[in-house]
This record gives sequence, C-alpha cells and structure tokens, in this order.
Amino acid sequence: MTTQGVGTRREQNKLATKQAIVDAVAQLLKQGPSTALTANEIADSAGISRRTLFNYFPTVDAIFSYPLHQLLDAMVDSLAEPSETITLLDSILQGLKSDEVAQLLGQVAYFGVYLCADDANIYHPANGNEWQQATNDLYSKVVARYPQVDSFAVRVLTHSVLGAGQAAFEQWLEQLPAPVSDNMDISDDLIAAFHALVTKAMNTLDQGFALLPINSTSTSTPKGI
Amino acid sequence: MTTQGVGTRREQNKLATKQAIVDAVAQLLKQGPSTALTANEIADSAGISRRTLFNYFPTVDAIFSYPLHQLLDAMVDSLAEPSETITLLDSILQGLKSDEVAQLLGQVAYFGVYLCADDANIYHPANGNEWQQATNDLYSKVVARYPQVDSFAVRVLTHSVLGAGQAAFEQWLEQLPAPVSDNMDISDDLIAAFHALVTKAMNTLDQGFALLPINSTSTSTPKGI
DNA sequence: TGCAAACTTGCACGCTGTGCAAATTGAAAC
DNA sequence: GTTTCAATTTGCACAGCGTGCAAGTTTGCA
Repeated sequence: MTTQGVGTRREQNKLATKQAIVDAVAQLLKQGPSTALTANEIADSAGISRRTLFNYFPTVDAIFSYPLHQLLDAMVDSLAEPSETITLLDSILQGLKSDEVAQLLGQVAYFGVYLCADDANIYHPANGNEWQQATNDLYSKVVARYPQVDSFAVRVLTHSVLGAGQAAFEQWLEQLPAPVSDNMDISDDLIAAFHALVTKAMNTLDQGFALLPINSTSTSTPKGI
Repeated sequence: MTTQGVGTRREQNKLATKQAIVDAVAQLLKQGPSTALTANEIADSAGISRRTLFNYFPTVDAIFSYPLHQLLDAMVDSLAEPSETITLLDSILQGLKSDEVAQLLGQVAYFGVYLCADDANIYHPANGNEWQQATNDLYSKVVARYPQVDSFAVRVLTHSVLGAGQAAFEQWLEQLPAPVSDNMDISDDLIAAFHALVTKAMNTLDQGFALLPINSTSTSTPKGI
C-alpha cells in the first residue's frame, strides 16, 4: 500500500478489503460480460471468503452500486450543509467539483458502462435504490436542520431536485463512450459533460415548470406532458 | 365468479389466478406479521404451486408492489394521453378519480400499512422500483408521442413530477391509519386526503422553485400566491 | 372427437444471504 | 516477549429465491 492510511491498522484493513472488493468487481466486469458475477467469483477474485464479502456488503447488488452510493452520500452531505449564501445550483456544482467526487464519478462511469453492457438493460434497480435512499437521507437531514419549514414541501422539493439529478445522471450514462479507460480514471471532458447536464437539468426545473400548465393559474402554452 | 369476464376462458383464469395471489397475500398480511411471507406460503394460500406463482410474478416483491404497479400504470397511461386542453394537475387528479384507480388506492393502502408494520421500515424498495419504472415508462411514452420536444427536458420534468407524486404518496402512507378495513375498501376521506396531498405537491412544484435560489439568473417566475 | 397450443406442476439446480461456532488476527497490558 | 481479549475471518449448514426442463393437464379449435 502506498498510502500510509490514517487510523488503526484494523480500520486500514477494512478499507483496503472494501476497495479490494470493488476493484475485483471492476476487473471481472472488464474481463467480459460472460461471467454472471456470482458472489463466489467476486470473493475469490478479491482474495476473501464468500462469507466475509457479506460482512462488507449486505447484497451483491450493493457492490455494483457502491460507487454511486459513495457519490450520492458525499453530495447529500454537501447539500445538507447550511450554505445560505450561494444558490442551489452552485451548491451542487461545488459539491461535484471536489476531487473526491470527481474520482467517484470515474468509478461510477466505469461500473455504469459495463453494467449496462451486461444487462443489455439501461437501468439497474440497484442504482435506482441508491437514488431513493439518497432522497430519503437528504430529506431527513434537511428536516432535522430546518424544523420550522413545512416538511412536506421539503419532501416534495427533495424528490424533485434529486429526480432532476437522476435524470441528468441517466442521460450522462447513456451518452457515455464505451470503454472509459483501463483504470477507473475519467476524462475532464466527461466530468464537464456531467456538470453541463446537471446545470441544464436544474435550469429546466427552474424554468420548465413555467412551460407546463400545472394548475389553472399557470399561464403559458400547453404542452401536456 | 360473479363477473362474467370478457375474453377467452384462459384469460379469465389467468386474471383470476393473479387476483387470487394478491388476495392470498392480503389474507396472510392481515393474519399477522409473524409469518415471513415465503413464496411457498403464498402459493399454498392461493391454491397454486410455487412454480406457477413465478409464472405470474417474476419476484415475491413484485407481488407486494403489484397494486402500486397497477395504479402507476393507469396513471402513466392517463398522463401520456394528449390532453391539450386541461392542466397537468387536473389531468393527474382526473386520472386519480377514476373508479379503477380509487379501488387500486385501497389495495395500495392496505398493502402499504401492513408492509410498513411488518418491516418496521417505512419503505419497501419494491415500491421505489415501481416509481422508477413508472418514470421510465412515462418518459418513453411522452418522448414517443412528442418527438420534436427536447427529450432531456422531458426526462427532467418527468422525474421531477413523478418525484413530487412519490413524495405525496409517501406522506400519505405515513399518515395512514393503522387497519384500513377488513377488505381492501378505502374511505372517501382517505382518497380525498391523497388528492389533497398530490395537489399540494404539484403546487409546491409550481411555486416552490421560486423560493429556492436555483441559479444566479433566477429572479423567480412570476406570480406569488 | 381429436389435435395442438397454452398452462400447470414437480423436480432439480445454482445462487443468495444469515446464524453460529471455531479459528485467526490485531491491539493493548503486563 | 508473552499473555489476554476483542475484533475479524472463515467454513458450514440452512432456508429461501428464481429458473430450466420434462412431464402432466386444460383449453381452444377444427
């Protein structure tokens, strides 16, 4: 290990093992969509026992969506901070620009590309669950921090904003070029593309509802979703 | 069967079997949270073999979320129709007011209450998947119907609107009184409460983004209530 | 009636996720 | 260095899920 990790040795080992599992999955994904990616294969490839694998992840699917889980976790923390001075979009973009999140985006893209190729399906339910969970997490945190605000409005807007984020994410995944790279790095262009999609999504939220005739008082052209 | 069902006898049988499965689950849920609700129990209770159960539902979870699945399916169809003349909110409320959807709401509430009690968890991932699927379905249908519209904007707004709907749904489930009824009927009050929540959610979407500082150029859309 | 297609069922199989107890490893005290 | 103890790993057994397959059974149709 090049990194002189902080914390006790046990904690270092646990982090290393978790990363080994993720790396093992990345390897297996690259080798080919043939293998059905069973828990035994992953454990063997990571050099641990099957039982230990389930000590680290509650589910095989949770391994696949772990990069996204980390990314959303970081974003939720970033968004739940009381940043009164900047706009929501800036807050999101600022969170996305951290080195940590940029690296996570690479992993997410890597996994996303191969998982899409494997299932021939654009969407993994595991990823959807991560978004649901992130939505609930953010809702809980915001409600805890601003108890005086109407919690239902918070709930609606949380679902709405993260929904828009998910839309940007899905669009990004679909447009992703096939083999990102041998390792899980990611080009600045792809990161910029994601930022652009998120920005467009938020602007669509901001301006798009003026286009939709949501209720009778709304003006503007009917486009009937 | 009192209903002289339409269609060939095979189709009637299939529908009856599917309903028998759902009814069996409802029965088992009412009997107590003790039973872990295994596929064998459900099949036995429905009077079919375990193997046949999986001919009707791809997953045990899919049975639990089947009422919600039906409801969302109906709503997606309703929303995807080209109803140029009315507002989005009216379109949603109109869809919600059909007898079919009202009855489905009863089943959804029934299942939701017992499932929440069972898992002690407010949320079933199966339900979340249904919302994700409905979002994708609606997106596909709208894009197919309006090919000239910016598909990404449609995607964002679809996620956003259904996200708001899901927020209303979750709120409704939490506020639901414990034992709805012995059968899966539902009181008009509860239906009205759901309509009110959906209405409030849509109005929050319409007006709420004016409250959030999404980006720097946003001086908020016109109209404050 | 008889045939073909659709449907059901039992069976076997591989896989998931969990509880448990024994073995191994790490940290800390002596 | 050794001892001791808690954290961690591992093997094993087990219940359950979901599927392919090869019978049996029912339905539609000629």
